[in-house]
Amino acid sequence: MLDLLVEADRSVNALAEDFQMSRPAVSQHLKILLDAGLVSEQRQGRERHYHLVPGCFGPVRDWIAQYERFWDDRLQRLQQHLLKDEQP
Amino acid sequence: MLDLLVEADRSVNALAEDFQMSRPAVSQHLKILLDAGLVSEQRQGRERHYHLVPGCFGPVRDWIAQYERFWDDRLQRLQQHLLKDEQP
DNA sequence: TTGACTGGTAAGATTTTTCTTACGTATATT
DNA sequence: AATATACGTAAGAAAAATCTTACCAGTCAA
Repeated sequence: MLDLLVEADRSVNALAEDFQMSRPAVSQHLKILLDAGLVSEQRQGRERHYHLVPGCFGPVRDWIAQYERFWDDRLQRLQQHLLKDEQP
Repeated sequence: MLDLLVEADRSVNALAEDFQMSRPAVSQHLKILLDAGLVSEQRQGRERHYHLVPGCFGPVRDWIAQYERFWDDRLQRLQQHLLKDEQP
C-alpha cells in the first residue's frame, strides 16, 4: 500500500483494486496506517483520498541511527585501543 | 532484545533474565533474529553468546531511503515549477 | 426523492504469532 | 560415571492479527 501511495494519492477503492482482499480489509489497513501517522486522509465528496505523509519514517530512521552511533563508537574505541598498542 | 545486545553480547539465560517470558520463548525469538541476519551466534562451551550484527539495518535503511528520494524528487519538481511561474 | 456509489464499522471465522511445558542433547563439574 | 547446567526443539494452548460478510451513513446523479 505504501508503495502504491508513494506514487500518487489514491482512494480506497482504487487501492483495493490492487489487492486480493476485500475493500473493508483495505479500510482496516488504512486505519492502522492513519493511526500510525504514516498516511493521511483527505475527503473529496464521497471519496477519501489517502496519501503518504512525507518524512513519516523519521522515527524509524532515528531508531536505527541510535544503533549506528553505537557501532561507530565501538569502532572508534577499538581504533584508539589499537593505536595505543602500536606506540608504547 | 536488540537494545540489550547493542550494549554487550549476551547468553540466552542472561537475556531471559530481563524478560518475563520463559527461556525457550527467548530462544525462539533469537532464532528469528538469527534467520533475519540481525544477530549472530558464537558458541562458548555450553553457552551461546548472541551479538548484534553491525550494519544489520542496512536493508531497512535503504528501503526507507527509497521513499525519501521520492519525496525529494517531488519537492524539487515543485520548486522548479514555482520558479518558472516567477520569471515568465 | 430514489437509486447508485463510496467507504467506515461490527461480529465472527480463520489464520498467524507467540507463549509454555516437556523433553532431548551437549558441555561442564563432582 | 553421575549429576548439573545451558540450550534447542516439538506439541499444543493461548493470544493476536487479519480476513469476510452484513450493515449503516454520507454523497452524488437521475
